[in-house]
Amino acid sequence: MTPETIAAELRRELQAGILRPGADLSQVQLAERFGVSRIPIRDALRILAGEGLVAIEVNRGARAISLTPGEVREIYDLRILLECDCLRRAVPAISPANLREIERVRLKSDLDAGGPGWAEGDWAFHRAIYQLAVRPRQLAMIEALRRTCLLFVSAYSSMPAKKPRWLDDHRMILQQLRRGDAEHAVLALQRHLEGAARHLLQRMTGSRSKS
Amino acid sequence: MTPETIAAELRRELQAGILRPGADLSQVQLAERFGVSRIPIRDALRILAGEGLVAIEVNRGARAISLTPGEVREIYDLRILLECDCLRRAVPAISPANLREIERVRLKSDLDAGGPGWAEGDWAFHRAIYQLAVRPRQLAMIEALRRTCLLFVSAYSSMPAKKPRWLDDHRMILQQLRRGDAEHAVLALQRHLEGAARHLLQRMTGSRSKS
DNA sequence: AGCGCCCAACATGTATACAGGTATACACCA
DNA sequence: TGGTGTATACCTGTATACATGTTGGGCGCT
Repeated sequence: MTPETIAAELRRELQAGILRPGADLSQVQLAERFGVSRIPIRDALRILAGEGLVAIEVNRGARAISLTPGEVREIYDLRILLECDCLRRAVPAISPANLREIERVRLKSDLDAGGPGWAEGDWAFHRAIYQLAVRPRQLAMIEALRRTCLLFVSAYSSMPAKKPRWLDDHRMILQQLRRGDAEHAVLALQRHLEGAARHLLQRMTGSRSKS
Repeated sequence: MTPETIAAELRRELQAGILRPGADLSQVQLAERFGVSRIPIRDALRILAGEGLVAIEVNRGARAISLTPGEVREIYDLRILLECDCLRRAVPAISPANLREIERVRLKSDLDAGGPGWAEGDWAFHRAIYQLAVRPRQLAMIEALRRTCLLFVSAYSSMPAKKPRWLDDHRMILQQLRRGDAEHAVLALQRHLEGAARHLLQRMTGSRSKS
């Protein structure tokens, strides 16, 4: 039970919506639960704070972050900026073998769609493309933003409904990549992300109970 | 001596080049130096790790990050992407009063130029513009990337020489803002950052002694 | 009855002590 | 002489104990 292990478990629960936005993360409770002292728990919370998933207030403990609609909008704008740039840089590096690999990942994510692992499959598809740009820091930043969004996607359990449309978006992006048309691929990706942003924001502003 | 205070001091020393890239940050040494136990030191190091300024390896302690030229190139590309976007979003929100304030900050940074506070003055100018876009997370990301660069700028103490040209760049950007010409302002900013990137990379690849 | 203060219970922050891992230096062997 | 194994010293990781700060409730006052 290292801090990294604990952080990974908490991250999973945050992303799965088990720990809701704003939830208190008591050191003593977590220490009992994981069967360790509070020290590794503190380390784990610091790790998550560094990733932006929890907020630590001095003498007042940690809690899962809670975002306003405005912050969600900003995060999706940042994702559009960073992901489109990453895609644009990836296009020239794509080989036929890469295309086959991306198609393979896409098919696999089709199968996961609707299930609890849909988010991993979706990310696997995007990552398969992005990593061809060879921008490790940019990829890490995208992943961090993505995780932050996922916190709220799960909390509002809004995504399964829109699944088919997303899978179509993926098909469309891949099609443009096959044609080597970077700008149309970027446009397709932008629409893909913009759609997700609008959908989540609608859900958030619709049910005001938690924000 | 809270973890935040300690982290701030270490951050200052990292940015000032007192702690060189790759330098070992021993918990016991820091604990003695700050007159506290290792626990708050660990917290401080975790904070800095979250900001990407130090790297923590399990059972092997923390050290100041060390970047390859390729990573520096990527970071500057990210800065160009994020800062230009921020500037573009800020332009429509600029009022005459804002322009006067930016000019005031610019003049102040002129005076600091060459001294040890030049980095703060430079950042104050950029921030005065960026904050008008009202993108707190984006601004935080830019600041984090900027800090990472600064680590190496200080380590290679390469910037004072180029100072006058940068001040001209600032003048040029402000001039375009006065004309309300977003695209030319963005171009000027892009050239400004690109120049800084090239200059730092030249110094890094030139003196291979430390990397 | 409403408001404010005080105290007690609890949570977090920090120090000390101990356990476990890593690295270096030295001795031994090929 | 070079390489390897081991032992030792140092450093980090964790648990326990104590200090400090926060919060909620009860009591007294207005």
